[in-house]
Amino acid sequence: MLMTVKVQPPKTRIQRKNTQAILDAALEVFSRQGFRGATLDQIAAEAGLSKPNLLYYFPSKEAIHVSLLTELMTTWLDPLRDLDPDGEPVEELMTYVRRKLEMSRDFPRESRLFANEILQGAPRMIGALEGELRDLVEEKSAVIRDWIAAGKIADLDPHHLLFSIWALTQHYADFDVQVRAVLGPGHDPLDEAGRFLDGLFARLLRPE
Amino acid sequence: MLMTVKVQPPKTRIQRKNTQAILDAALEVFSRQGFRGATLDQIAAEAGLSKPNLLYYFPSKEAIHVSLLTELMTTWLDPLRDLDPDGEPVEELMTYVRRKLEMSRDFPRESRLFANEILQGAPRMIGALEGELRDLVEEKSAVIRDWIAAGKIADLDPHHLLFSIWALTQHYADFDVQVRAVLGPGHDPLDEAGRFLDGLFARLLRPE
DNA sequence: TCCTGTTTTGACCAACTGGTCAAGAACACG
DNA sequence: CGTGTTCTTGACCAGTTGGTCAAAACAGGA
Repeated sequence: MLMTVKVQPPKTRIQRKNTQAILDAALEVFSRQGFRGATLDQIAAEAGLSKPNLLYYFPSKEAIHVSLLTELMTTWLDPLRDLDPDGEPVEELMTYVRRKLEMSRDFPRESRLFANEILQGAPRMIGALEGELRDLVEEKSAVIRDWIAAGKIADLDPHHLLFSIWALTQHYADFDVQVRAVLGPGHDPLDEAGRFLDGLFARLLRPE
Repeated sequence: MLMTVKVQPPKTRIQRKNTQAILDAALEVFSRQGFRGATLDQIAAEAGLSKPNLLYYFPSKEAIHVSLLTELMTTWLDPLRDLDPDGEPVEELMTYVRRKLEMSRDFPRESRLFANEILQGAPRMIGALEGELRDLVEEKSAVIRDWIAAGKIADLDPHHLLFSIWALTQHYADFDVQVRAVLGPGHDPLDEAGRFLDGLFARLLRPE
């Protein structure tokens, strides 16, 4: 039997526009409400589409969520992937910190989406965490360990050094509301954080 | 007109037991699902009570949530309140870090409840953040600034130093799943974090 | 213009949600 | 042991939720 299989449906202009609007709206809603707290009606309203129309483009609420998480996982790790074993160690790590903080500034919704998923026990991401992420961390930890052995940076456990970078940078996206409430008006939290973390890691990484 | 007003209803043994069971169950559910994602049925099941019975002890779902947040706000800030202006600066701050990390170890659900609330934009907490929390931070920031001026600790912006402590310690409760996925089995994340953060802050706070 | 495939939607559904209520069960205490 | 109070529950309700479907509206190429 001969079949014409649409392996990769050639997206029309209209399809691209609408799937993009849906994903953007879903990011907005999921990142604030979490998966269970978000509703298709909210997403549809945010996207400017009707609910049945959403479900013309995605088979289910879960499919939208998974789509966002998958896309996120791909781009989220780019800065770490780019950590160059042959670069200047301190500069490489400082660049990593800076890029992570830029992501908190430019993509806070993505950061919150991720945080929400982890807080809920990562039901839809645990595989990627134990696979992709773990492998990448293992690889880069080895690089960091080499740098330490070579006396290029201070002796800090690579895993927890990475956790620290994640915690410190993502905090400014995930806890943005708290940071702003504490600082009060007239502050640019992410600008201040940039200078603060620069100083912090410069001092921390320097070998004694 | 004479009225017998129950200002503070004298809680019976049964009332104490059940309200406690409800709050405990609600903490479990809210901390994972967030306010919108949690359901009274889940909480009731977790508490081993029927849904109407929950609503005999609390007037609404929101009342349970508010009750948890209020209680949390009181105890959550204790370690910071105890920061003693007359103590030895480095030791005071190291103690603060240690106590915060202990709270991540002993009360991870409370930490996640808080994180969930902030992620959602802190709709029920923004007042406390801009009031209580802000005041306390302002007070302790002044103390830290004095310590810096006296050359007792390194020159670090007090606000962002506090943010760093919060980020680094709470990360181990809120992102527990991720931390464990990355480390793999055979690790005690919070024990390792204790040693790591001890070294990190010891080096960081030491005046140059 | 017509025709075929794509896109959109109103009406609908079953399951779930927070919450009510009246009546019964368990309790405390004279 | 009787009786007033506290506690518990099954049945119920209106609104919401994720999802379906058939039919209508809309492309856009021939």
